[in-house]
Amino acid sequence: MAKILKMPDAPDRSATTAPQDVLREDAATFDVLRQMREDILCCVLKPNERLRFGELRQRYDTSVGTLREALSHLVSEGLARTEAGRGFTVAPISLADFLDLSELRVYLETRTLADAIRNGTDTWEAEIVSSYFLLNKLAAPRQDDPVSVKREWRKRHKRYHDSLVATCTSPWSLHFRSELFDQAQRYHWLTMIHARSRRRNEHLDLRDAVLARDVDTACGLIEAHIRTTVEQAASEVPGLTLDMARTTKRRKA
Amino acid sequence: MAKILKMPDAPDRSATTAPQDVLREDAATFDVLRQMREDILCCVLKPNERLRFGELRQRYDTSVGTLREALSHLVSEGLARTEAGRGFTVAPISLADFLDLSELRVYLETRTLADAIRNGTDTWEAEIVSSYFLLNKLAAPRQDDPVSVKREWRKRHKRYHDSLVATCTSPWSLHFRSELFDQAQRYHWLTMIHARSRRRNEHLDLRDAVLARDVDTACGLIEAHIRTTVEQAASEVPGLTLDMARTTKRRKA
DNA sequence: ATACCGCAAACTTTCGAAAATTCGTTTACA
DNA sequence: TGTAAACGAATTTTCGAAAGTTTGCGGTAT
Repeated sequence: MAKILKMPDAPDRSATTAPQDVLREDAATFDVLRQMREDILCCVLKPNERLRFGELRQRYDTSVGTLREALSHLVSEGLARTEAGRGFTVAPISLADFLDLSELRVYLETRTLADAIRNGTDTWEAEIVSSYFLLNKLAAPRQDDPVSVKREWRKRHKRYHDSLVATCTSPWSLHFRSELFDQAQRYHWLTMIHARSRRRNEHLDLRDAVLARDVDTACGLIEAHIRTTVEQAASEVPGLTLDMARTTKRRKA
Repeated sequence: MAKILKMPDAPDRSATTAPQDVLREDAATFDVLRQMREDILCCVLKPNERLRFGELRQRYDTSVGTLREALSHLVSEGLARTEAGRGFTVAPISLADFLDLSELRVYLETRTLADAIRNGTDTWEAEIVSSYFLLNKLAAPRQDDPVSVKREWRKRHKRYHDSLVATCTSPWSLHFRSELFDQAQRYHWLTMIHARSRRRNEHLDLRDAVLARDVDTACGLIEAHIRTTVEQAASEVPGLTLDMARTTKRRKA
């Protein structure tokens, strides 16, 4: 593949410690897509922020065509919006959206998890143990942590939750679950300050219930995991009730 | 997604007298995307077919960049695939896939329909009556019908089913429902020969149950609607059990 | 002061060509 | 005869610039 030979681009390729994680997907386009998704999910690119091609071209060191393709992907994933002839923006967030997507998440997470447990294998269990271990080594990040820490935590958090449902036999359920999980991730940073110790235990309890093949307990835990987070966000994060439309400000001034 | 909001889609731009109603969707890119989606859904572009830029450029009279953007969209909608540096193909179909997506469809269709009925309004009812009327005017197409007939029927069929769930309050549920509905559409052409009269009655029964605000009956009908179709496909369409991988052949020979 | 029109700057959209890569066939060699 | 290297054609991928829109500003008339 080409990108193995290509050293002189891409800002940071070192932080990716996962080896089998990189199974040479698409070329540069896919790299840009992945980076942009990461930046939106970690709120480096904030909700409602205007995505100008000039800035993006500089930030990701690529051409407009490539950017357009990546943005197109993000739009259909629901992470970006585009309108008429006035470019792209990061998808907005709102309490209503969080409530709605969390409701669906409860169904998809429990459905996929139950199926995964029924079809669990030894390698599945091993990956759960492994990914939980890696997640547990990192303390849950706070809002003022550097972006690189957030990125790494997010990656391990996703890998852990993905590992739980990995043996689910329904590709479509897994697909939608993954999209909603990413969406929910954007809201997580807002509640992260209050939820440190509680969250870590939840992940452990969930892991044990899953490894014990206890479908009901596991599904109950993940449901509670989702619902408490959304309730917390509704009550403790005041800004969410508004549609947060004013994050776009002049940066030249 | 924009397409949820759009009740009357279609390329006809003339009859729209309302000024702010038609805020002209994306430009050429969106047109190409819509056309390609239509062609895949109507199986003009067949499953597993290779999508070469040369042919596509000619067919849709546009540039590679625009095509790439549209294809990128289709990939994340699950209607196309792309791999490494060897271009795009139409997404394959298989019985396993149809079973899987139908299972999820049952949940999403009943969920959205129940919610829509509870939140139904007069204009919602009116649109249901109207869209059913239009659908009913067209006989269900057969496999040897010209493409234009298929296209028109597909459009009215989608509009009818969209109208049923239009007042559902969950954007995410509607979004995923719409995607799965499109996916299922691709399989419909295979079972269409056998199911003519039965189908028309089902649509009528469903309409009446919905207008009577009978949630249980309506949900039962739509569930049966989905399940009978998939069972029919499983038993009556022999080709579906295979993965239909050999549609790609030489055309120069 | 306000509303309106038009011009200029900024930005988005579209295109075609250059660069890179894959695929199929031929050719060289054991 | 079989394997592998190599060349050529076909196709994909990437890029930068031209064409087309929107936005913002300033001037003019009401």
